[in-house]
Amino acid sequence: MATPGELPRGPGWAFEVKWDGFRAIYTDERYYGRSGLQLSGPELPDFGVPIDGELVAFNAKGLPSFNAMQQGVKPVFVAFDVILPELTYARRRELLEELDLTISPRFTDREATTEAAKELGLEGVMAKRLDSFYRPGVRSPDWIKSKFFRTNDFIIGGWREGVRKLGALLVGSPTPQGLAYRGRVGGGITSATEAQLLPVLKELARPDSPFAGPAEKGNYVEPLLVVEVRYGDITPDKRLRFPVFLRMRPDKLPTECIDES
DNA sequence: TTCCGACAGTGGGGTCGCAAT
DNA sequence: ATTGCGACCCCACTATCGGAA
Repeated sequence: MATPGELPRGPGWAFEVKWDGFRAIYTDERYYGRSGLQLSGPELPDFGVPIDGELVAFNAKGLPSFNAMQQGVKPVFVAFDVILPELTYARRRELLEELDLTISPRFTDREATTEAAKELGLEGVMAKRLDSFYRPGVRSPDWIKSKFFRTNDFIIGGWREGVRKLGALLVGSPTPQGLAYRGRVGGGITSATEAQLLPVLKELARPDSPFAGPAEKGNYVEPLLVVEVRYGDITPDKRLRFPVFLRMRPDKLPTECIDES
């Protein structure tokens, strides 16, 4: 498993594209997910060694797409490692590249890899230390993942209770048709922000949804507060994927929010 | 004594299947 | 027939606790 962080510089590192699919280990002609459960994937011969990789679906443009995966497109198994804990990454890659299967290409130029990955709209870049060993199940600093994130300002239209009193915010973007629902934001809310924000939300409470069109059930508020959210992507349903609360933007008006979907 | 890493717990989108409404 | 829940897949983050420094 990789540690999130900034990509390291200098020699001794190889760079790979971050594949957005299901992580899987291929062994004995079967695929296994991270929880050990069996996954379905393309039929391949037995290579005699467990292979680490990702089941990746490609969209009509030929680009890797998690959405395509979820819509049932048959995935390709993209291999990036062989599981031989006594060998270094460099040595393992040599063995892997002799096998007849789809292999995740590796690069040496940090900037070029990052630029190309961004250009293609991929999820991020992985850096792997050449002289590191395969360590199953642990989050290792020998593998670094750097993801491309986006941030935007959204209007708070309500909130949901969970285990916390402020479980998640319901957020939206202004559109010509009104306030469009964009999803829930629960990650990144600390007990401090909860204590600070909840009284304000209760002040602004209203019985009906401020969203135009379908939206999550919850406690609704007047759409006056602006929040900055970091997210990984926007789904086909125009919901935020991997949303994280960053901070309130009391300096911004709802009318200043821009719909990026 | 302080700091850090591992872990459990809480939150997200989406899918599926099942059960209650 | 609709709705809600929990189990999966993909995750990010917070809070806590024990061991290392």
